[in-house]
Amino acid sequence: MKKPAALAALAALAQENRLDVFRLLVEAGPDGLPAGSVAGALKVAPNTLTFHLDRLREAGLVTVRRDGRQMIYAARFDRMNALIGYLTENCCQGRAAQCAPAVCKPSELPAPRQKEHV
Amino acid sequence: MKKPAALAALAALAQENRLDVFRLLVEAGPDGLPAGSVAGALKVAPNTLTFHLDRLREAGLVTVRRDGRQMIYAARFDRMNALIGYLTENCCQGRAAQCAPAVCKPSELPAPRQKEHV
DNA sequence: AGTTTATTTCAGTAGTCATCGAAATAATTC
DNA sequence: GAATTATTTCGATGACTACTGAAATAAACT
Repeated sequence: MKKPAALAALAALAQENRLDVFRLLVEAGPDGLPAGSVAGALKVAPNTLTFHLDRLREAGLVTVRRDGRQMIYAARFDRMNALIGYLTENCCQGRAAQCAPAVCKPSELPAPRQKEHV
Repeated sequence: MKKPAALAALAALAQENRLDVFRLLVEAGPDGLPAGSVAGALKVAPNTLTFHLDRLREAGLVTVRRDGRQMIYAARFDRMNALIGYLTENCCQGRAAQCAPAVCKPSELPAPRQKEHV
């Protein structure tokens, strides 16, 4: 990931509504959620939500697809991890003792079923 | 990490100069760098740099200590990792197959801890 | 076709932010 | 104690951002 992309992603996440939206989509997983569900869950006006989803999409953090009259948004985990990679690049000059990361840590995963994305 | 802290950290990083500064300090490791070295490396006016360092500090992402007439700034790796943890919390509802992280290659992983809610 | 549901577009506005120049504070050296 | 070096504070300015309300598009249902 290059600087402009990282900067765009950070700027997209640096806003309460968008951070909430992104985290909700991160929890929802690759299948995503329709815009209306997001608006309902977070109590954001639909036009305001569109504004924020648009910014998340432009920043590369979410994808959209249409399903009937619903627009389904999903988090882009590859981009999320690329951002994390950018932040921690060359961490501590390679001596990573200080930089214990904690990312997406499942103790045990039952049966990871695949799902097509984007 | 709670939402306001995560939001503050993201807002702090969502600016080109500050992102550059933070990454420079991440590379520099726990010993940090004097403000002047940062200003020189990134070619930022000293007063502008103070402004940005101040914001990084208020966001909890860097520490300062005085050494003679120099002010030494260092990245706070605990906070960086807490932010990453916040972003990836409950990732994919536990099915973390899609969320392969790439962070600072740890030798041993810490015990997973319980999340807090907003 | 007309109605309902789902989401987006547009225009206006108030608030926040980054940068600059000049001056001030703090510690060191002569 | 005066000069020098390192960093910070202050005040002003132009630019960007999020939110609101009203209208518009898109698909489904009658």
